Amino acid sequence: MKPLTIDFYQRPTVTVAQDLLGCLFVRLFRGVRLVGRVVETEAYHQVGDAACHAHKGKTARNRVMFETGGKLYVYFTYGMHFCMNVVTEAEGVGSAVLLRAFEPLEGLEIMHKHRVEKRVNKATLAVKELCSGPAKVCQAFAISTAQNGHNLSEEPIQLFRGESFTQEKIGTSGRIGISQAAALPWRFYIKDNNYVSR
DNA sequence: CAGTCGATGTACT
DNA sequence: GTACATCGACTGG
Repeated sequence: MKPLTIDFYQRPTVTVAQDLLGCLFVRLFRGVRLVGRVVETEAYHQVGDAACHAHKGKTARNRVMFETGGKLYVYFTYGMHFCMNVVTEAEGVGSAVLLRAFEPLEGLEIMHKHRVEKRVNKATLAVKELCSGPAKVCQAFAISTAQNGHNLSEEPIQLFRGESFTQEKIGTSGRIGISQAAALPWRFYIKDNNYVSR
C-alpha cells in the first residue's frame, strides 16, 4: 500500500474534499497504528470564500495553507481545540480541506484514552463519539500544532486510498459552525454513515 | 431529548 | 476589544 501522492492533493479543493471521503487516515503513534476512515470533509478556498483562513492573505497562522498541496495544516481555536486540514492545489494558493469526522478502524483503545483524558466525565465513550467532529478527531489522534506542516507523503501521518464507492453516496451541504460564506455547499459526507458529526 | 452557554488562547481589527 | 472551521456540562421539559 502506497500513500496518496502529491498529484492527488494538487487538484481543485472541492474535488479533493469529495475524493478524500472513504480514504484511510493513518498515524503511527508510539508503535501503535491509529486508523480512521474519512467520512466528512469541508473545502476552504482563498478565492470567494470569506470563511477561509487564507481569504485575506498569508499570515503566521495560515502560511501552510499556501504551501504545496499534500501538507497538514493544524490550527488552534476556541482556546482549547485543534482542527486539522489537508492542504490542496499548487504552491501559492491558500486552500485546504478540513477533516471533520472519521470512522474509527484501528487503535480504538488509544483513541478512547486520548478522548477521555481531557474530560471531567470519565465515563466510557461510544465508538461513534471518538472522532465525530474536527476537534474530536485531533484529540483521538493526538494531533496538535506540533504536526502543522507535516508532509503527508511521509510517515508517521499519511492518507491511503480506501474502498471506492459511487458518487451517489456522497451528501453535500453548507459548512458547519461558520457565519461567513455559510451558504457555500462545500461540506461533503458519506450518506448513511453512522460516524458523521451530525 | 433540546437549547443555552462557559471555557480559554490566539489572531486580527 | 472581538471573533473564533468546538465541545461538553448544565438546565428545563
